[in-house]
Amino acid sequence: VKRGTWRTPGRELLERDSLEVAPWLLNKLLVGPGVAGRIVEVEAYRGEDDPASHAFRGRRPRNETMFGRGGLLYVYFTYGMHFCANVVCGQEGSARAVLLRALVPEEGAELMAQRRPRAHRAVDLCNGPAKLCQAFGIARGADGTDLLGNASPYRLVDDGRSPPPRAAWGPRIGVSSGRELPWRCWVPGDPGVSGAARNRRAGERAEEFGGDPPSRVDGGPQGLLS
DNA sequence: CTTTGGATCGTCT
DNA sequence: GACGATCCAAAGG
Repeated sequence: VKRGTWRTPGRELLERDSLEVAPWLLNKLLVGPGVAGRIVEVEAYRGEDDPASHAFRGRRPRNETMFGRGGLLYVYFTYGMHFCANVVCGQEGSARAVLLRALVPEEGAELMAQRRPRAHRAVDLCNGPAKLCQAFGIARGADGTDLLGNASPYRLVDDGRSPPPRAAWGPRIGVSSGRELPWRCWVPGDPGVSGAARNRRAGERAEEFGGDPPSRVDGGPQGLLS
């Protein structure tokens, strides 16, 4: 990874719907202090229209960052012990976000391993939404960080590698509502995708969708609540 | 290989 | 009082 070739994406690219931003994020880099990783699996959440989104029941202290401008990092605490990170997108107030589910370490694997002593293989350092936060040291304090700010501790950068020409699509992992929506996408065949995405149930459901992208990106709430 | 249960606490009902 | 956009180790086939 050559820092000289890193570029910060324009804000307008993040001010689009999460279903457009999600596949665009694939193969971009998340950079933190002493660490960097390539994004290989994400999930789109669509704000107040999406029953699985933290924003479904409106604006609250916890999800405040989701309602902010595109390019912010939304960090939330869950299961009493884990943090997960989203890239906020869309227009301010739309509460669109993309959950980062898996990265492939590109820099600082030693530091990541120090933070994740349980990981015995390199691929286990960042192949899960809470794992990658551990590896990057992302916690409460990182919530609201502007990923497009030059001085930010956590940044989103483009090193020139394009997203895959055809992303793979399937159902989101671990949600209880909106299971039928194929809003998770990943780099096809990448060994870095999350463990949960590899289990049989998730695989079978992905088959049902044929790995195709959602047919409608700009549709309204109709169809989402079936 | 797959399945199960424990950890642990903020948020919402 | 229930339940998470999870992870891990242990137990079962």
